Amino acid sequence: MSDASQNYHHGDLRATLLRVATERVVNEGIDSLSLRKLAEEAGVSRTAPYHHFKDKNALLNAIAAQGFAQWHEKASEVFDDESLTPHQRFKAFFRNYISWAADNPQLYELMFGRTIWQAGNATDDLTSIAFPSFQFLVKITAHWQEKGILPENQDPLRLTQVTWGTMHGIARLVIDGIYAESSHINEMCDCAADMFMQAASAAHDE
Amino acid sequence: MSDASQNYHHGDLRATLLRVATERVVNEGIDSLSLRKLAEEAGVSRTAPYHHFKDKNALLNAIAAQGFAQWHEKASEVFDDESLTPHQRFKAFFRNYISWAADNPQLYELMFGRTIWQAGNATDDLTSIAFPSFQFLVKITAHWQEKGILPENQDPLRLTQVTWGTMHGIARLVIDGIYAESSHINEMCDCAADMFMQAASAAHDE
DNA sequence: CGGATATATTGACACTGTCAAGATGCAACA
DNA sequence: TGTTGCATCTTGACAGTGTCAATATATCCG
Repeated sequence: MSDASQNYHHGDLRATLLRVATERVVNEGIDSLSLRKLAEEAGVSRTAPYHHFKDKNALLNAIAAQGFAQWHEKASEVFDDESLTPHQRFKAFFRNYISWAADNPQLYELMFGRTIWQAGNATDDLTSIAFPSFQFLVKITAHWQEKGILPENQDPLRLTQVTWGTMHGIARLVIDGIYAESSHINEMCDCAADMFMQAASAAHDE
Repeated sequence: MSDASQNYHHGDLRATLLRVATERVVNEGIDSLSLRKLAEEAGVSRTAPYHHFKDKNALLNAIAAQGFAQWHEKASEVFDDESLTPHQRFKAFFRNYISWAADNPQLYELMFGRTIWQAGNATDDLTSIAFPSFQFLVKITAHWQEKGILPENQDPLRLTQVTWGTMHGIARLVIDGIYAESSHINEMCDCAADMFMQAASAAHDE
């Protein structure tokens, strides 16, 4: 209820930290995030953040959680775009996935990288928002199978792992600059999307 | 020429460091590698490693370079296995890629992750061994296109980015434990491989 | 033998995340 | 209106990190 600007009690520190930390990660990368610098930027002492986040890992999880919310919204939007035919929508979804990753490389790295998922660093808060995102991918894969855009003779989960794996892999090659340039995103996406759709038609003809 | 055990001059420090560091990375992960602990393990002082590696990044690059040599050899072996039909070989290559990654998760992470490739951390020594590995992937992709196992109506480089991206993505999902279990590796690989081969047959029939 | 050179050492610096103890302000309850 | 309790914030401290500079020692070559 206080004005909360330069008082002893900041008043809105948690939100401020999350905002500044996200900016930092997005602009400079995960490794550039220092809790001490962050506290300084927010105008509080070194250990103040610990009253709002258990440790650095918890803060990173919170940033990632925000990212998943944002990602899920954008992906749903593309999936629901009724101005496109199903086939167009599939291609658009593919392109959007890679483009989003390329536009938010550091955030993508955090959300889908080892920092969080390896060694059980994922918070309950994060999994409760990330898992629905993953299940969303399974749902839309099954939907495209019904529409005949993806092969119907495959287990939806398995197929999701393959289609999503493809998107994920291309995204990472692009982001990390490993033998793939961001200027070729559209070609790569279309090549991959065509592949899946061709496979679907082949399976259908049998 | 000296016996080199507990003398002032270690005698074989570079090789020892590389060996111990690789063990450490493979067993405990990239982040667990500390130059100071490493020096201690090797029985030398903190800064001794700096006479053999410019900095920590150079050491990581050297470890990755070894990994690429190892990887390239194994991949070539599978690709050259004449006891298998071309189709079987394609599937085997796919399975081997993911299995190798799953068996050497930390090394794979180092070789194909942001630590090295992001922000231009890659050494000349590393690129000189990694690039041929990448080009090897393009070569075999083109080969499979000729054999009709992969669609012929695609640019080899683009198609490589897609097939390799698929392997890479699945490998990362498995390694990082993101909605994919290592016990399902074979199913995922076969699902993916079938997809590509079906697409090839569809493109051929047109 | 003697000097250059490669190699190893100690000291120091600026960072990092995080814990423990104490200070401060607010809010609710007597 | 106190006073007590709790959330919040602070300073102090510790162990750890990568890396530079200056110094010492061993080895090799002329």
